[in-house]
Order: sequence, then C-alpha cells, then structure tokens
Amino acid sequence: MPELPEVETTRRHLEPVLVGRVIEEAIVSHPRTARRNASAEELVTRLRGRRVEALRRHGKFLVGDLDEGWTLIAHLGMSGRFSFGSPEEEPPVHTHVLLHLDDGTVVRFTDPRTFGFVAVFDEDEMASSPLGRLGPDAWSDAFDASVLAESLAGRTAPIKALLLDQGPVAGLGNIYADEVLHRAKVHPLTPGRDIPMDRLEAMVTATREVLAEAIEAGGTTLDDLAYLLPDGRAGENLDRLRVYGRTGEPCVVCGTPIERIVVRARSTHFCPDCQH
DNA sequence: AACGATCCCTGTTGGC
DNA sequence: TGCCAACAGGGATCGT
Repeated sequence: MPELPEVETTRRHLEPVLVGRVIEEAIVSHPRTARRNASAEELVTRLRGRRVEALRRHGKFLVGDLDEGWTLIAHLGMSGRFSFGSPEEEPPVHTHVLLHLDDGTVVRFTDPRTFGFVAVFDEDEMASSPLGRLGPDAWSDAFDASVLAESLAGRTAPIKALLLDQGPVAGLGNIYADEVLHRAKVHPLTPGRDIPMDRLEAMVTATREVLAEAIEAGGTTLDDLAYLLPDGRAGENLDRLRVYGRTGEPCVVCGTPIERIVVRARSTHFCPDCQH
C-alpha cells in the first residue's frame, strides 16, 4: 500500500509530466474519488484551465500548486495509482480521473478500492484541509528527536498507533512503521510517553534509513497488492523489509521468530527479543 | 483531549 | 473444482 516512499516515487515520476502544463480538460467518472469536493462536477470545473506550477508532497499527500491560488490534493489511499499516456490508449480498469494536458499527455488516477481521492481547494478551504492535521514530514529535517519527544509527551497509546496517526510524524504507514520500530529496537506496544530519548533518536535515524532505502528502490510492491510506479514497473523494496509480512521467519538480527499481533486493527510485526 | 472502535471498498485468499 | 466468508488497510467519524 502506498506510504511515503511510494508517494514520493509517484511524485518524482509525475513532476516532469505535470509541472508547467495546463489541464485543458478533466474527466471524473467516480463520485467517491471526488468526495472531498462538493461534487465531481465541481472538481472538473476547478481543474479545467489550471496551470500546474509545482508538485510537492507532505506525508502521504500529493500537493499540486495550481495557478490563481488553487491547490490540488491527492491521496492514493490503499490502491490508488497515477499513470500517464496518450489519449488513444485504453486507461486501466478502475480509472476514475483523467487529466488532459496541453501537450497531449493524459494523466490518469486509478483506484480499485476508492480509499484515495483527488480534490482541488481554494486558499480558505486549505486551512481546514486534511493537511492541517499532519505532523512534520518523516522525510524532512523538521522531524527530529526533540520534536518527536514533544508530541509523544503524556501519550499513553502504543507507539505503533501513534506512528500511524500522522500527528507525531507524517508519512509512515503499516509497513514502514513496523520496520522503523524493529530497527530502533522499540516494542510496538510501548506507550508513547515511556520511550526514552535514546530510543527516540534511534527511531528518527531508523526512519531516515528505512525511507531512504525504500525510495531508492522505488517503493514496496507486495505480492497481493499491486502498487505500481507510474511507468507500470513494480517497486523493488519488498526484499529489504525485515519484519513486515515475515511472521515466523527468523529475525535477521538475532534469529528469533518474528511475531504478529494486532494493534488498532492493523497487523503488527516485531521481534520479541530485539524489541522490548 | 486522547483513545479505541467502526466504517468504507474490492481484489485476493483460504477453508470447506 | 467452486463457492463464499474473511482479510487487507488509511483516514474519517463517533462514542466514551
């Protein structure tokens, strides 16, 4: 499923295609994908004629700066994916948004499970957008141990849940949260407020390492969930995962079998020996 | 305010 | 072999 590395990989592929282009026409064929706007028709109206000035990312959100003060927000959800091609090509099944650009390229948003969305907000709406509740981006210098310590102070929820919350840090999902906790040797059920400073520092370092590896590999494509890069290739990070999806396999550090528990209705993988 | 449960959605999987 | 329930999960929402 798309997390920060998959969204960043998507951003890097889309940036040269979108930035500087004008969206001449937009087609939105699934109302749920447009649910952050008043209607699919409103989203189409807001997209039409807009020039894309920049493509950024915060956490798992893609952020497109449009002209005249508009902002494009897209989230891949569980199964969302962007691709691009020519108008003559048949779009993939479950393609819900088409952006016809002024150079003839068509950008497509495809999302079988419709957990993702595409939206356009004005400046006032941006103030109350989903971005407002996000903590510092996990792949930025704004995320460090002192910031993390501040946001975890007094928090009794398990650290795994707090990492998924996007408040203390934005961009980690179920796969990379497990990977970070394993590398930092922190048990996923540890209450946030009980993690000592040296473990918080280890978590920040582990986050940078895990994300750097995953971005370099083009993200993680699981066997059963087909996240694909915009050019159709699979991400190559799966073999680098040390705990996620490895229940029962020996820990690469100590050999103890990896355990699986459920935290906040999310599968959670950890080494009971390394992570106390 | 913080936390936990529930819901949305559909392709894939596992059990019978 | 075929059918169907269970499962997967990011984020919003709601109750406590």
